Amino acid sequence: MAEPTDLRADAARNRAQIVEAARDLFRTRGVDVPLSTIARRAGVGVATLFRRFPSREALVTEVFAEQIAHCEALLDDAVTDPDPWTGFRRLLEFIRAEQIEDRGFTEAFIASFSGDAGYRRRREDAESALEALVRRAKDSGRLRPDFAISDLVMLVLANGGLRDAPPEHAHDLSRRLMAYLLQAFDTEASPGGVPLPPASPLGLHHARRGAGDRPERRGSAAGR
Amino acid sequence: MAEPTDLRADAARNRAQIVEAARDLFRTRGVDVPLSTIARRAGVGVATLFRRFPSREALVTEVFAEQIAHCEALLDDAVTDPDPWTGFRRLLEFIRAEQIEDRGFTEAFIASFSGDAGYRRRREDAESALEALVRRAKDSGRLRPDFAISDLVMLVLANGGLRDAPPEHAHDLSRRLMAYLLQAFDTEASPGGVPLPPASPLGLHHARRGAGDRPERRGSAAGR
DNA sequence: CAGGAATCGGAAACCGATTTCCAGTTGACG
DNA sequence: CGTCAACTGGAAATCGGTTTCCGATTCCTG
Repeated sequence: MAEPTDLRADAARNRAQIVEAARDLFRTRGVDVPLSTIARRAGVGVATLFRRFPSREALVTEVFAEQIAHCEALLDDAVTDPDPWTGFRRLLEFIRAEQIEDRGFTEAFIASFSGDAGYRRRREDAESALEALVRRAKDSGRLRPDFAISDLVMLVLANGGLRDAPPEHAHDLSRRLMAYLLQAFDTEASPGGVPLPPASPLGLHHARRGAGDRPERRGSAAGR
Repeated sequence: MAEPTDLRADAARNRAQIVEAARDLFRTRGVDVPLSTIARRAGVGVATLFRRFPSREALVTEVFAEQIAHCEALLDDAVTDPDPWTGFRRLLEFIRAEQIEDRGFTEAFIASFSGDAGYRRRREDAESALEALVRRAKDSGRLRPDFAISDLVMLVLANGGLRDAPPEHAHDLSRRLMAYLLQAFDTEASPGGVPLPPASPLGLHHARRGAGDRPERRGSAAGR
């Protein structure tokens, strides 16, 4: 992760403070919180932040490195879970919750897995672990055989969409979504339908943007 | 819809051109296309656009008025469909497709249903129609009894999240999502799972932002 | 503890977008 | 056809954010 250990002592300290401030702010406000806000919170100048992290994405990736590592560990756990179906479900539930709880997580997740940097290897590992997980779950007979890896992408994106709900309801919606989908993935789901987590008392008019900042594409988009 | 008919002839013409330009651009580039681009395309100055539509949301709502109307008509159709389950499914499928095909649709949809303007009445009508639709589908025994209205919100938001996929895959993902969910909603789904539409060959690293512009919260959101 | 390189932070330039301003144009009406 | 209010478009002010610049400061080494 290119952690430069050859920084001067004060610089290293500042760097750490930046990362910490960014972690907080990403979590609560999303990844598109202004860099100047992060700098202020960290007690450094914007230039310092910019010098350490030339792009927002670099900062995002760095900040969530540990969370991604956790995610990878969980993936390993899941793959080696004695019960493949349980492993599968546990991983999905972890990602689901993390996505809702931490507004920056999805971005970090994506950044990690799509970075052109030295991530190729890690990504390939993760992908093959996922394939193994899915394979095992299918072989156990519990996961439907036509389940596709892309369905995981689907799930991450769909669940990510729920962050636009009013924050107090996002969890409920997300849990229901997951329950519905797991039922559909599960070849042995009870025929009448599985019990669902409680629903929010939400009308159509609540489908509006709910929370604050929205992760957003940066850069090239406007210029076309 | 406060269509001011008391405009001077040329002003009315310009207004129409703005709406038309905006329709095109919203569809293909999303609602956050710069106002100046819309103005240029419409062949008017930015000031003119701004004079007619003091906020972006006003323009969005106006532009999609007809689509929303179409949506409402479909809702009526759905409610009166001889087969409640078919009606339910058809409405969902319509919204699903529209959301993916038309980058502005979700925003318009939301704007319509959450506007403080004279929409209350329309919204209430729509909501009670939806309730009726759901009720009928449940009464027919096909829709699971614990289905909640908020599950529709869930569906709209989740499906909206899929617009972040690479555009060439968004439809596939969205169709799979809907198939999975309909299976989960359906009390009579075949026990082994319903057949699914084809999956995209998509790895985790494709979970990145795919298209260009992203609809984005406007205005008040950040200030809390 | 002195010198020099690394680092700092705030000011300023920049950027894309929104909003306002105003001198000029155009359509409506007598 | 002349008048005038409505309307126009482009230029300029503003805004929130990013990126660069540079004189001052801090740490490290000898």
